[in-house]
Amino acid sequence: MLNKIKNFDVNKSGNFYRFLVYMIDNSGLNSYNNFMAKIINVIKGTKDILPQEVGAWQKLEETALNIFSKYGYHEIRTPIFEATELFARGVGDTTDIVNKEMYTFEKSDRSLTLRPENTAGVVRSFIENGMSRLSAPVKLWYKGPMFRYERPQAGRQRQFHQVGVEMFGIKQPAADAEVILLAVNYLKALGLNDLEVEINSLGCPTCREAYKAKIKEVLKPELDNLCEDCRTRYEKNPLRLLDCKVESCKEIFEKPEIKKVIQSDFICEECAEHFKTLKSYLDKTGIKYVENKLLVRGLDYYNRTVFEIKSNNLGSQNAVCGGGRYDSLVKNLGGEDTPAVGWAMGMERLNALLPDVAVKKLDAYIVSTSPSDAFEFAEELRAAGKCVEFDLANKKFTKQLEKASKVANYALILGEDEIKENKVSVKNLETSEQTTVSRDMVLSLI
RNA sequence: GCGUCUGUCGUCAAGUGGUUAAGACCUCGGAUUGUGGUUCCGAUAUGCAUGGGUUCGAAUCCCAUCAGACGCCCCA
Repeated sequence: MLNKIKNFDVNKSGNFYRFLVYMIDNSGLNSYNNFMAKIINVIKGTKDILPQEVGAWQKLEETALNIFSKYGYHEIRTPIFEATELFARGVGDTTDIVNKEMYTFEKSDRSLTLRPENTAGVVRSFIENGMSRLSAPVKLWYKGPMFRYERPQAGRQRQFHQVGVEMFGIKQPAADAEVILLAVNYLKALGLNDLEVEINSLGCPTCREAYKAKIKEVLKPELDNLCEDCRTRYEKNPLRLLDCKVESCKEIFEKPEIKKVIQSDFICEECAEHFKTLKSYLDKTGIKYVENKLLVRGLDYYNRTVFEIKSNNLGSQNAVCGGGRYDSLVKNLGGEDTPAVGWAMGMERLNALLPDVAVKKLDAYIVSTSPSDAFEFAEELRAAGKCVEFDLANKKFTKQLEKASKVANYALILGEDEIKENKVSVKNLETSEQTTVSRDMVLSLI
């Protein structure tokens, strides 16, 4: 008895109190059977994907395989956790993702981290498996769960899923264009047409440094008037200053002398040429886009092209896709100098834009009083490719038929009369039409 | 990490200080021993997230904790 009690968490005194009340009320020792064990809930920021929702997910995954294959991309599956250092070096240690959002744990003197994104993992695999020796471009795609310790809200969870592509080995803007085209066509294939593509160029490290310096210079006198976040950004990543939403900061950025610097075309000739060519390719393929000079991505590894795809039908987390070029990441992680470009989409956000997919009905439900005959017949139909179920609990005929009408297109009645004559009554549950045929005819009817 | 709002059955909910906590859907059983999807009947919360407080009396008021939703930050 005491052992049984010990199995429950008596510290949650609500349940324990209820248990005591039961003991007193019934003044018996058998009543612990009525005591419900404590329920364990899903972890904050995680979700079950239930059978009625999973159809949309399957569609996302099937469409990904379908579309990406057409462009020659191959799926890669990397581990869900990696060395912490990979993300610190890959994603960048000035980012929020690395600084405060990683699920990190120690095991055997190693620091490991649940992946907050998958570009770093794919790059690690690219290097480790010597893919730089493969004929460029190397085109990879992935899908799977990612983990970030953030406050959950609409379109944001702690475990969420991304589908993404990475292309290695091509420095020409055609790679950027293909990757963007791929994103747009994937979204189109999902039936999502009214999304907005925003692009920008961050320039190369050289021209960006000059730009950063200019911004810092022109903002220096205003430093005290900026919000706290902006003052940190001023030091850490001045480019991020630009999309601040605080009114007082916006006003400062509107001042003519500051606006002039922000909007100046700071990128060097080569970068400008790259960006221009990219735009010409996008124009050629008919992709509509808007240039957004304030578009800066939160991961440190991007250079030149960055882009986002946004929807107006989501909450405040409205970006479904984000990506760009990261020419120095492979080298920074110890590989050969290899240009690369890619993007990731948030599958939960895509899902929010997709209509529900109905749960598929069975082809047939066998209604029978003889489980052994039903087993045999069901296996026969399943072997022929049909989806078939039957009652496993010896329920009454009417109950079986009721169940059939809920879950299947056809009821296959295999009663005593039918079994004797080796026949089956096939009932169309939509039209109520019923015919009795020999067993081998059934497949041609359902 | 900060802010706002919300927690009543598996789900959606009524109830805003008074005794046995409406109703609907779902589920299960029956009407119906071989004909469902319509109909009718019945069953299902010793309790209102949890703990404490105020009160003769609390789902209802107060406090704390926990959880959820949304927003900020950030990102997909």
